[in-house]
Amino acid sequence: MSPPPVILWYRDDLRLADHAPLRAAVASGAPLIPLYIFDETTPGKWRPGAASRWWLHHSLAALAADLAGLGSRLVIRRGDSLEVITTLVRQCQARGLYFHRSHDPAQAVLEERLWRELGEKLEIRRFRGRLLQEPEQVRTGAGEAFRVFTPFWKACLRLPEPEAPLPAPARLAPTPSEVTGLELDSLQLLPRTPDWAAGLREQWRPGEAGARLRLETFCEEALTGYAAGRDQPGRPGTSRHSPHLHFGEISPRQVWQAVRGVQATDAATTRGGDAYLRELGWREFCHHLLHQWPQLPEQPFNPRFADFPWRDDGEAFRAWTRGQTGYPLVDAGMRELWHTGWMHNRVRMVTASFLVKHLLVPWQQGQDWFWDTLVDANLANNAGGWQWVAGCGADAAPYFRIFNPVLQGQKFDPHGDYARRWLPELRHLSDKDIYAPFAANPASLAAAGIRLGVDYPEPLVEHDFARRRALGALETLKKT
DNA sequence: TGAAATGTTGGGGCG
DNA sequence: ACGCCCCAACATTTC
Repeated sequence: MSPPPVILWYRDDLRLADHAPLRAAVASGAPLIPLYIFDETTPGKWRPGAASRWWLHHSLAALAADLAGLGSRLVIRRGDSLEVITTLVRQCQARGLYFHRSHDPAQAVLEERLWRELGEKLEIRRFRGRLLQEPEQVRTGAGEAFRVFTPFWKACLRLPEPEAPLPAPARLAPTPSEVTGLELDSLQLLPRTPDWAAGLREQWRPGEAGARLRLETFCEEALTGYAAGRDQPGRPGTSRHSPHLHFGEISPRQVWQAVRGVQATDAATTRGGDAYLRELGWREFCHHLLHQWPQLPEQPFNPRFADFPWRDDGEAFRAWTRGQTGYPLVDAGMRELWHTGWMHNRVRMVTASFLVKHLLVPWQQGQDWFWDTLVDANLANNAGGWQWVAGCGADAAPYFRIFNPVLQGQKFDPHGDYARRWLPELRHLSDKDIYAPFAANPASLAAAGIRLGVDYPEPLVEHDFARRRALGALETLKKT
């Protein structure tokens, strides 16, 4: 029997570098058991969706290979997290359990139960590392949580800069051979019949190495033009860090340092870097919000919206999910999502706005769809984003800000590159018509080979009508 | 991290 | 030459 080991409990922090629990486990000198629990008993409906499961499979495979390269071994088990940990602690006589703090409310409850039930038996150590700042550190003058983003972010920037990331360990103590785990394949995370993941494989490289490569490329190529480039869905101007950050293949602290490192280059890079770090700020804001208000994915943050007159329209919702609304920017976005597991942020706002305001479908339905189809699906960001769009969130877009999907397309993709990539049936339309095929004259449509209602749908609703209807729905809230 | 409606201004065509 | 009108361009307000 080997000496008592330390269990390193992996959740959404699937990396070796900048990993405080891992560093501490190495420093302890004890045998190491890196553990991942596939827990489908998590309360609530928020288990990984189909796209997330695909990513998780590959991220775990990458982590297992990286650990093996350092002489360790990833142990995979499945079931209720508390039971699995309790069983493993008993089996291997563990002396310690180390992990990163999670801000997901259900996980936070689980962490408290661990202390209560196992705290006497072994050393439980919880580390910071999922966020740049902990919720307790960012408070208003009155000691409250911020409800508005800009003062929140200013307060974050006044705090001491995040410390330098920790290096990855060079070698790990071997995992006791008597500790057994499941084969990754037995979790059945990958889609089978049909295998719809071809577009995902083409687009992504899950795992820590892929994450680091993405960060380096982004800092070298896109940061300088980020302030404007991030808004153009037809160009590769965004970081695409979201799934890597969600699974913790890279830490926000590593991102912070990489951006700060190149910012001094010139004024444009400084500006782009600030704009990008601000996006990290929204991630922080959403996580803090969810941590302090666990109902965020279920209930409107602004209680006035409890009585909002949503419509029950399964047919419209289905058309939206399939990219068949008749508005090219909306449809291109929904098809990009379906094909790649990701959608450009500008287009997320427009598609979400269309569902909630043009169709008056409850934001929770859109949230569910994104949850299932996004590789970066994240409880805090997804809920925060949808509530922001719906107008019922913290620091939300005022309800009466209604995106015009035609103007948004013309403004942010003036040459129609994005539309043509995802809507090949429209590719012969002119730049002028491509975001409003329903307004094109019959000769132009015929010349482009398009029969409206046959090759491409008629608009699901007319914009001006939908806009007035949404504003009318807002009126009903004022009266209550 | 809007858009539409409404208001204002100023240049140029033209009687 | 002058004033009127038109309207594009821009600014402000409203939803």
